[in-house]
Amino acid sequence: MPGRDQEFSIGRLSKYTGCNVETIRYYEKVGLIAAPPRTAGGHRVYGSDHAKRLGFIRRSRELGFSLDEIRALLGLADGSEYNCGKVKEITLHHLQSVKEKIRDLRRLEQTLTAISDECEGGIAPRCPIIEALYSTHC
Amino acid sequence: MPGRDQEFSIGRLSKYTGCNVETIRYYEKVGLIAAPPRTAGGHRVYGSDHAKRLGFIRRSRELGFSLDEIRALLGLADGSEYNCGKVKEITLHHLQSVKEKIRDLRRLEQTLTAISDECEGGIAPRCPIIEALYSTHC
DNA sequence: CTAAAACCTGTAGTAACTACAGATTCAAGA
DNA sequence: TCTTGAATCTGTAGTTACTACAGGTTTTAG
Repeated sequence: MPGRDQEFSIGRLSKYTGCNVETIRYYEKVGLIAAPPRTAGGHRVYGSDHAKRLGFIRRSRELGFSLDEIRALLGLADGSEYNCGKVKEITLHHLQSVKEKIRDLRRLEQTLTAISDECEGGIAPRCPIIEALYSTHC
Repeated sequence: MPGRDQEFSIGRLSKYTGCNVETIRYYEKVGLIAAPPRTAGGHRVYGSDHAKRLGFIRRSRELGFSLDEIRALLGLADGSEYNCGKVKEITLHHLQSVKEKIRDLRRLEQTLTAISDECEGGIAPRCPIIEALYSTHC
């Protein structure tokens, strides 16, 4: 198991978490992670707590949460007892918007498939795709 | 049928096409639509050709084409004979990326559903969602 | 000890708009 | 004709979540 007092330069943390260096600095700037201690020369030194938090952020981003949502989740996670209800609320809200996006994209897929099926390609005096795009309504 | 010499103020064009006023000016700035003639006082005056083109842009945006893709489509549509093959290529490429997005979102939906199903809500000493977000891998 | 790699800050760019501020012009009613 | 309120004008800054420099300093490996 990895020691809990491990130290990371920003580059090592980047490799460890998969966030890139600029992104880590960006997260510090916008207040998602705390400013870490520095070396005498001014280089950031992170501990395993930072790594854990950054992992959380990264995983949440992969699941499509916005930084604001992640901020809220982290705020809840930081509390002494988790407010599970709130966490679930944020998650379900996000899930809802994912479902909506899927619905929209499905409709899009159908329309795009339909209009491109009409087109035979090549050079033609008229193109059904262009005409479909010019026509006012679906 | 609507007269082909109709004139539109930017506000009327906005209502007619569903693009809002700032967006129309923005499209002019980035070169998607031509700068229209002006009144003596400097207000834009659009014709039905502008309305048609803006309708094309709007419909393409609804179908998720990027402005760069739309620029390309318009370039092709402007040609004396449509290069149907090119148009189809752009469309199929876009369709492909829509399909990919759907796949990604479906995976997301599953994961989010799974982790939120674990959670009973309320105030608890530990929250399965938070724990899932902290855990390193899927 | 030296040279290259890593790191630092700060700014600007990305996509596709939206939202002002502050000034001018237009349209309709009295 | 005058007035007033709505519409329009230009230009800039803000949005999201980063990424990409430039120009300088520090660290580290040989």
